[in-house]
Amino acid sequence: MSKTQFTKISPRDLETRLRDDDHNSLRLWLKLLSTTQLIENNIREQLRVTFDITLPRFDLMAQLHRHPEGLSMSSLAEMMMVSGGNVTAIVKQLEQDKLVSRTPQQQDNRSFIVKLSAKGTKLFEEMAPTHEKWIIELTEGLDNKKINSLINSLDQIKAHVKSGS
Amino acid sequence: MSKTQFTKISPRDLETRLRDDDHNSLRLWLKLLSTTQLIENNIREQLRVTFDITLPRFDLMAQLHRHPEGLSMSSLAEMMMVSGGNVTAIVKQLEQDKLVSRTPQQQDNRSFIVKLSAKGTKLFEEMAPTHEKWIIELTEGLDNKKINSLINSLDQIKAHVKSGS
DNA sequence: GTATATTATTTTAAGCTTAAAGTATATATT
DNA sequence: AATATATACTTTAAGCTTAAAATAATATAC
Repeated sequence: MSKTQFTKISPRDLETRLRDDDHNSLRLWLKLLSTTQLIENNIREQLRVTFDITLPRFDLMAQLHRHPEGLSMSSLAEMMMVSGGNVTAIVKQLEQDKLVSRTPQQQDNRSFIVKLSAKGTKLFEEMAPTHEKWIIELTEGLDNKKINSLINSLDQIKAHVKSGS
Repeated sequence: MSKTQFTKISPRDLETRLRDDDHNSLRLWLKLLSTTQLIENNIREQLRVTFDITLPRFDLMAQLHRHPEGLSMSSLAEMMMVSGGNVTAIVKQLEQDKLVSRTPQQQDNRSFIVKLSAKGTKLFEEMAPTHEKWIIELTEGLDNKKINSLINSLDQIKAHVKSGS
């Protein structure tokens, strides 16, 4: 029995650290990480050259746009999966640029409600369709069935990781 | 025709910014990003509490361990998918801790070869099995077939993104 | 009602990360 | 050989990110 021998093109990215005998899980993890990193770097660059905005700021505005009623600092941190201090820093910048407002909550004087301003909403809605176009381009090669299968598998991983932490 | 109605548990993470009518590609991207972020935060925390080391330092050491002959600064940047200045910073720290060596290359005086020191090799080999165990645990729910299908789909995305940039 | 604990947020110090500019060496062109 | 171009790396300034400590307000326990 002889198999056709393909020359393996070395990826020269995060996966380069794999050994032939490494566990499939490590292989998957590095594939996941390198794919995400590749896309993230791509989007970051495009946001910078096209709209002169950083990725974290765009992401925060996206969450706020999805929640017109506003979000607390801690909700933002949870949803963006980053630390509270990080949200403090990014909101501070966006507030200086008048893209968000930060108003104390009546019921609880420790808490703030962060909202997109009119200016912020306008800016985000100008950027969003282009951003979506970039994202759609990324998955051009995949049919819907494959995309859904991917989503399902990733969901399974998420559920498992969350359960064990 | 009536379908069973499941209560959708809101994920309270990066995916929270999805709207019902959002494109499947955006759905996939946020799933990819949130899964990676979830795992990365997990591993970062474990590395910190168990070995008192940061994730970037561990990752750099992993690349060097895979390449005992050593790597140049620029190769490291490429493989880690980060900027050159970033590698300069991390290597500087690791060099101060005597975990890597940085020797000028004979053929090209602009270039350095970075290698794991004996101390660095010893440390990495102490950490690696535990790290691998954590990674394996992440994918416990998935059978090998599903893992391979995931790897293949991600590879397809990577190839597509790389071709268009 | 006072003491204690919890929650929401900010601050701090350290480290990570990037883009752009700078330095030095190597290669290519003439 | 002199000049120009490219490459390898570092530095800088700005921004991102975290963990831990600090602050302040709320909720809970006696």
